[in-house]
Amino acid sequence: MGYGMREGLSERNKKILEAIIEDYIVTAEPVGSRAVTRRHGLTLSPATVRNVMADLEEMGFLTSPHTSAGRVPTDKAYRFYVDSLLAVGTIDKAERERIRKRYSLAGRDIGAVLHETSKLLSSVSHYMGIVLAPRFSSTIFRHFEFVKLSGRRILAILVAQNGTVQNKLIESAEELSADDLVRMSNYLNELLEGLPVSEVRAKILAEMQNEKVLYDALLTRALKLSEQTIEEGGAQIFIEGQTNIFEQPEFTDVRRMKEVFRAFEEKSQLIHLLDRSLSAEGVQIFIGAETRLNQMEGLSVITSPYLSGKNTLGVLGVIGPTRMGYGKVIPIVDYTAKLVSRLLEEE
Amino acid sequence: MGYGMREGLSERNKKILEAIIEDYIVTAEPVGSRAVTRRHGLTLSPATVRNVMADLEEMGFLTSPHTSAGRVPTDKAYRFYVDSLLAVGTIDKAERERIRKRYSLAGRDIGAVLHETSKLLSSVSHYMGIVLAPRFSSTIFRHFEFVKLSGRRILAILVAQNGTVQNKLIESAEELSADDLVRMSNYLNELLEGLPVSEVRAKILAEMQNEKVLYDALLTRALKLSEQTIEEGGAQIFIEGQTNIFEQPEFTDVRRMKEVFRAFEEKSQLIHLLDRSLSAEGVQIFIGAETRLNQMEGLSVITSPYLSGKNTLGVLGVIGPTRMGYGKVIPIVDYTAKLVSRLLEEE
DNA sequence: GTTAGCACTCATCTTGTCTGAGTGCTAACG
DNA sequence: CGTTAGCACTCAGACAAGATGAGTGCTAAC
Repeated sequence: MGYGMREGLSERNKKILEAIIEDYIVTAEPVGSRAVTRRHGLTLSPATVRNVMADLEEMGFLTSPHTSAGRVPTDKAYRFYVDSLLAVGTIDKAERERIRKRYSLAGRDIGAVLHETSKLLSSVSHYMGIVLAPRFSSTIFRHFEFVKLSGRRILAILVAQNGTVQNKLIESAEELSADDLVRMSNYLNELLEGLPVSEVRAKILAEMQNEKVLYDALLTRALKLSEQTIEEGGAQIFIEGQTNIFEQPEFTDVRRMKEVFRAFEEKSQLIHLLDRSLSAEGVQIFIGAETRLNQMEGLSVITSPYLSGKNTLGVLGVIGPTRMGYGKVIPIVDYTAKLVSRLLEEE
Repeated sequence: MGYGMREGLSERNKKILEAIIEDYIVTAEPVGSRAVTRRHGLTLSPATVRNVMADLEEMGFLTSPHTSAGRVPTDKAYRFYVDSLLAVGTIDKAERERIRKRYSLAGRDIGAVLHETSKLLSSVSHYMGIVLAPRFSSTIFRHFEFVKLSGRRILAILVAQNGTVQNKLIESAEELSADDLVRMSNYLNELLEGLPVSEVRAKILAEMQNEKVLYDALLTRALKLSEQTIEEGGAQIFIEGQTNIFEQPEFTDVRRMKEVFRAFEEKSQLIHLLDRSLSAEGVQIFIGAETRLNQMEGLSVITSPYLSGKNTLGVLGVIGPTRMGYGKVIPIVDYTAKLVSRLLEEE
């Protein structure tokens, strides 16, 4: 028996485990010893396979839902599969073309691109597509503008280098003329030119201490207003293709379905998860419990950050059942991330 | 028998129909003749009620899922109920207070207000909350701004009177200096001052024919760019509380659930429905098939437009099962619409 | 017109049986 | 000694047969 080797399995055991996982991925049914020999061209008898399966169960790679059902891979099995067994395919040309085409339509607007991306990820993978939009603070300051709407109501608009816009309605303490507003904008634009947005707030606070400014009421006001504007908005996230999850047989049960949906309605946890892979490099995979979200039981997340030049902007990916076609999805996510990065590069 | 009166039912029949509907609204179970007498203090025997029920079924107000089940109200019954039987309650003070409080938190930003509104409608009604954001074209032009991002990439920002912002990335044919951009903005702002956004495009096209402008390359360019910016974006819609629908017993079935969700993933139809009630005055109710969307079978929509001054801006409402607490939901929608209108009034 | 009574219907629940896929163990085999 | 055939065993799921009971429509009496 494979007990000699603490770590790692014998070649044969790997083959069998792989066969089981791949069978399960396509059938979604517990796979029995017979099925393994039949469908995967192994020259072993079911009895032998059964012995191996018992071992694999012992080691935590398989479980059986009940005595007379076949075995089902555990999270641990998928992890092993992804790490050691899976030959990540390359995305085929037709598919690649299909993805590329989708982008020619969407304008160059970053929001549109990201939204389209999540739809695309969903439709190409047949699972759910997710895109975490860049944090505003991760961009470079470009332009400040105050627009007077009426009386003391002012709309402050903050534009970042990458074309993202953040705006906020503020009520100023007293009425300001259009001229004042222009001067305020000019002043701020000069002051903040080229600064990372994350540092803008600090700069403003520092400037407030500046003596010269203290004597100029208008500038002080400008700083105050701008400070109100800069405010970390909650990260934006695009989720598309939720209904695809319904097609998965393991979520046919109403209770499970509810759970999953509840999880996605409360987006903050999901955002937190994506945040974790923001700093990673390349494709990351979270299998079932690895997401550390318990409503995500039975679901895996495949993500990749996308960047512009050297700056990581956000994360995109696919959420599907743990029983997912990793071999196909991984290259899709990878390719899409690179494509998006390329699209946003020039900015 | 009530056959003498072609239109309208006898007082007694109305009472019975009402009892059935109200019973069904709370139990979600087909209601039988016995239940009607027992639970609704009618001094009639079940046998009599049965006769009446048979008549009501004949008239299309009731159906029975099968011979030995009770009766279930049809869309027609709900329609009658809403039109003739229902005493629309007033929203109670505590609830009103609860709603009001929610708004004190959300800033004054129109987007935030609307998003919060849909959440609120969902949580107060226990069904789904929907809000159709104002069409950009329904607002008044306020300000145009071009921000140069890099090289020929320009971000055009269009601000409306109500603080809504629409922006678009455009690639200009040749590089423009920051100065040029400022002059272009100024020119457009003067030109378009106070115009309804819906007329902006026409104005721009007209101006393009203007001789004076034809000789000024910069102005021509400005018009071209601005024209690219004005583009009816798809209406924005906020939907919240989708999982509430899952709690409804009649949607416990997986097939139904899928259907409903599919309907909401494709938002365009829903938008179309809401558009229809945009021009209506006050609360509107669409019951089941009246929505003219077949995926909406078994669902009702209660809407009310919200306005600013005299201008209808958008629509908000609640989607729930036809078997919904109309008496409670109607005043909620009504009150919320008025409240939102008030909040947006000053703009 | 109303009601009691009654035969009837039919979804749903319960129970029991059967089937078949799949297992673990043991003993024989190469 | 690893591999395999054989066999008894388990158990979910399908199916059929009652039993239950909620509810009906009809008829005849009040």
